[in-house]
Amino acid sequence: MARKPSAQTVSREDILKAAALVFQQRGYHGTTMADIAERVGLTAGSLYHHFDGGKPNLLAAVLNEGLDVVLGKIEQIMQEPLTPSEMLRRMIEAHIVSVTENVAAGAAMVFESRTILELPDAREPFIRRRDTFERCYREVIERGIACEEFRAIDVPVFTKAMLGAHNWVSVWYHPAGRLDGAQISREMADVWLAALKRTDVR
Amino acid sequence: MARKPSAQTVSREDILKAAALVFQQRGYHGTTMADIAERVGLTAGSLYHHFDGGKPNLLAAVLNEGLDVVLGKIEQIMQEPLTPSEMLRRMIEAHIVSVTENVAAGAAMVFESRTILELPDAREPFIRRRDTFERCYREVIERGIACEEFRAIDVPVFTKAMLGAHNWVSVWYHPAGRLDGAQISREMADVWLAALKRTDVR
DNA sequence: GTCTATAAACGGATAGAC
DNA sequence: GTCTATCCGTTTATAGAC
Repeated sequence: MARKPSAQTVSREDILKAAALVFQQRGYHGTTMADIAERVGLTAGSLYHHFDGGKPNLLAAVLNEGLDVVLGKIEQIMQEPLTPSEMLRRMIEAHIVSVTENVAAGAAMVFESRTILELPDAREPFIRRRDTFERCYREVIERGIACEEFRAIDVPVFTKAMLGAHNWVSVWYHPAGRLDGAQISREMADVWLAALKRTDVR
Repeated sequence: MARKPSAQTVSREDILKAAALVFQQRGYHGTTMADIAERVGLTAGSLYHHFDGGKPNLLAAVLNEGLDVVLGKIEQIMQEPLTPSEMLRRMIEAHIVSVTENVAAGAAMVFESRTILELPDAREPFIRRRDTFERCYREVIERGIACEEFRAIDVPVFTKAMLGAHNWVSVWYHPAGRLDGAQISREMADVWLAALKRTDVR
């Protein structure tokens, strides 16, 4: 399963991983094609042989394919027969574990979403994914309120609070830290579910 | 009180406001000195006459002086005789209202903290402020747990969750939106305090 | 105090040798 | 498939005219 550090051929995934990592460290505009190429053992010129569309396309691929991974998990969870509490907990875990498993892509999501919104061709596909993602969170909260499992908090603010807290994990998470992704997701889920708990029931 | 749109002289504050705004829109590396100069009605060359240290110093000033505003409020609140719940609520309000009153500086805090950490001269002073800020939040939570006003949640994770959610406000807040800063801070504070509420007391 | 001109460096992308 | 060389536009920062 383990591959040689220096494989003969550079795969698309190698390039996206390298791009995400350098975007995380220096930001999109602070990153040069030479930085990314170096990470996969190439020069800038050679990189264009393996990936079309240049730097803008590289950012779009990192963000969209990163979002698709989380979206796939979340849309599946939403079709399972779960209570809103259970469903929310599973979604939070899927989200945060995805972030901690691929911190570079998560950080790019946080720091470069603004950048991709200014790239005309990449803008719309990204917005579609991002809005779908937020809508999933929002819908679970609304279901929970509707069936009176959750308190009637302000749904938009609560959803943004969750998104902010979860996205921020990619900023402070370190693989060698005290907690892993699953543990962090449990702590976070406990917080949100405690905040959503009804107190007016006898 | 209202000043002419085009004052004869450009103040330091005018420049910092302009820089924060353009950093928010295009990011530090995506911003040119000409962008900032244009916003205050100058050319790039003229800007250097009013502000020393170039673009790196401009970023440091925006972030540090923005943080100092919030830090000033928060350190004052921490010296008042308040219960942890009241103190936390006041801190959240100070933080979020500061963000909504100066969204550009808030967004720069979110998006460019990574950038400033790579500028050797600006790094340490910024880290000091940022850590002080986080320590204030942490300390209030710890006090509340110690006096058994709050549940014993995981303090580091809870603190990071709050920071993420509050910082993220600068990303989604719009002045023309449904809620103003004070209202958002109330909703947020309600969420955190509900999550911190003890349930084991009879 | 503001401008224009310009120096010097850098970055994205391509062409063509090997 | 990878490299080097290069084109061309852009950017920071400075110098000097007005």
